[in-house]
Amino acid sequence: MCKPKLTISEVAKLAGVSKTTISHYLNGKFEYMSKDTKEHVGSIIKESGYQPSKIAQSLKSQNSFIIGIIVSDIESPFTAGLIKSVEQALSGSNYLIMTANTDNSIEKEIQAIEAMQAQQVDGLIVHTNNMDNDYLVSLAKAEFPIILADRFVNNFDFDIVHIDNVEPIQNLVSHLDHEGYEDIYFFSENPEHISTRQLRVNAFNNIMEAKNVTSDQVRYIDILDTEAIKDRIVEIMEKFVKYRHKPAIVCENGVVLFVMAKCMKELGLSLPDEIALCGYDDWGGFARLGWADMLFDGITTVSPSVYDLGQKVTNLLLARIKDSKSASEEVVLQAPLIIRNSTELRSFNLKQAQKKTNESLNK
Amino acid sequence: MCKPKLTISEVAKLAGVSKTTISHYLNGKFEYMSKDTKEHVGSIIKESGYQPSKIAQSLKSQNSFIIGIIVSDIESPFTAGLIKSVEQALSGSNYLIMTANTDNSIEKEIQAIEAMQAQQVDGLIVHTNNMDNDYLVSLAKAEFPIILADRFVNNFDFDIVHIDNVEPIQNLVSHLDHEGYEDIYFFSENPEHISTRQLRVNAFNNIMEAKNVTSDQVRYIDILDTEAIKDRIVEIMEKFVKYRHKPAIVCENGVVLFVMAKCMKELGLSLPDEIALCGYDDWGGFARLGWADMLFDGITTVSPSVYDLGQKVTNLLLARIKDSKSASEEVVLQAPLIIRNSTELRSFNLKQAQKKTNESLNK
DNA sequence: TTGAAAGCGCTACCAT
DNA sequence: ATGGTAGCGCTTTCAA
Repeated sequence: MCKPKLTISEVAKLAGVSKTTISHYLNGKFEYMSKDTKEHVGSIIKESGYQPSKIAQSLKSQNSFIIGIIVSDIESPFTAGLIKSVEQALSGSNYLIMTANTDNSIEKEIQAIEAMQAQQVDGLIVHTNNMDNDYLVSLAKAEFPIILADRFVNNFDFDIVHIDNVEPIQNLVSHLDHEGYEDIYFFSENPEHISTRQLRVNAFNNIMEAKNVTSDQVRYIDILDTEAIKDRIVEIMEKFVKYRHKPAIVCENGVVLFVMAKCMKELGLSLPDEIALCGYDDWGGFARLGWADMLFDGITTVSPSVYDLGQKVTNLLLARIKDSKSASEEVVLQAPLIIRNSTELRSFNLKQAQKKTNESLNK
Repeated sequence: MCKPKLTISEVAKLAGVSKTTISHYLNGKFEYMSKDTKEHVGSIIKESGYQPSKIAQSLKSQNSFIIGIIVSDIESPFTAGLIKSVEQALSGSNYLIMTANTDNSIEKEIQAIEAMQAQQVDGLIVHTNNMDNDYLVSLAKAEFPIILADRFVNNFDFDIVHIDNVEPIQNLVSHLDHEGYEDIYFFSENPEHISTRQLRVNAFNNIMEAKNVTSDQVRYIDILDTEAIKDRIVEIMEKFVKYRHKPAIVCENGVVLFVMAKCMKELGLSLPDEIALCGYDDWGGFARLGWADMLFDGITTVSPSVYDLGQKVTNLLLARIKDSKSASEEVVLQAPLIIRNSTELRSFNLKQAQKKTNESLNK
């Protein structure tokens, strides 16, 4: 098929020594050979361009120096950022990354995990699309190194690094309260199977309860069905016309936030005076492609660091690979509130008031 | 470390047959055993949850069923889309994907290629960050299956699938001409080492030459240095004030396009009447997250299908893995022009004229 | 129809 | 300091 790769035996023959010596050399065990042989072997290896087969090494040593990353949608900026930061955290180590995209299908997720397992990956980073995944649980119970990224899996205390699912929502709601919005909604994709969505919806409901809001303020959407989404928004605006409680929308993640912005734009809504929009995730900070501050002159977000997520996940995994026994860890990452135009009703009102004052003065 | 994985010998013992029979079973060679043994072995395998080691299989068969993808920046939507579509094209096959991010460093790229090579990947998809990569050339010369994604590498006729680097620019410029823009610029990142950038700059320069435009209309930018970018834009606007030739900007890729939009927004420019903006790439169509039609009420783009790119690249690679001898192929993907608000000067002028007519009628 | 055994490329134990 | 050799888990040839 291609360049007939050199084997250790051939190199040994070339160098006129035994496989053992070559192996020792490869593994830096120079104390087992004379300075002369060391130099000689070194030059032979360099000249021949010999590269030991990782496969054979893996077979022997029972580890592959491959880390598997299994994500629900590799094209989501959240996920892409995660993979990139894992890459970076791993660069300098000898680990390579194997990725699988599960396309939001639990079957594909299990297949991917099995395939990676068969591939002898040394550990797994999983951004699951289903919190019920017994195969993953059975692996973890067998002490296979697994770290969850952001999303929980039921029935086992996994190691996990995740974005805070409560405080950011509290921050957003307090901010909206303070700005004068009186009718606050929470938009999420179908929360079935996905822990973050459930936890965030719950957090929001708890906050509403504490505020004695009795009506259900949560809306579930299919991000591909923009017509239905616009209907939801129109309903909210109609309610505003009736009761005069200024509405605000909090989004469960960045995709929802983006789609909502799109729909609002298409509806010709004006932010922040007619309605507010804010939510989780401000992607692209890593690549400096953040769009949240470009739409509607800026959309307020809580912005977790995907970079930190990747770093922490990687470090936990490497630690877990080294020591399978220690207690499982849960690391929570904060998501600081970044206030932008889309929710700043007070300063908008202030400006309006000033305008009026100016106009009356000019008369 | 974890569940002591079963080996073929153990399963053979469990089933009371030889390794050979198990192996035959695994490889679907049922003609070598009786119906009884087949069923018996099958049930034993299922019960025990035995999974053959890919590593051992790879060592024996000299292929790994792993495809390596090496990209310059995994977080770029272009790249993320590429990986996802390769994933999809490969799903159903037994191939797994190994990814490496080279962070725009040629050293990291070579390291990644070497590492994957040592890992016995069956083939490589490379989105290179440097058109001079002798290691890649030497691999290809040795008939190792490599397909280039979008970007060329010098000194060898690689298989490649790439977006058209000429016609889309012609289309954009014709469109801008037709809309009445008379001072057309091309903005690109540093084209050193990167074929697409060079080819696109050349294509643009050729078009300008054909139009007898003598001044240099190409601008190179560092996307992180937005201040310098704004200076370039201001220069262009100053020239407009002086000579009254309406300016338009064509961007070499999506990142540049996005950054330019950002800068124009910050400068408070109005599109399409003060200046036009357009360019390559309209990411996120795949995940329905396209932003190009959200900024400035829509930015005109030429929009290649990253999905097609991934599909074609994958198919070429699989073909190449099967047959290393056939002549190398170059597949060119078109990028259809999608006209949006940011360049539609004529309809803008029309609207303005209408407004005036209406006003004078109302008088 | 079944199985013994060689060997893929490497490591590591044990001789020398 | 150096090398012979067993064996990692599998496939495949050959023999029975």
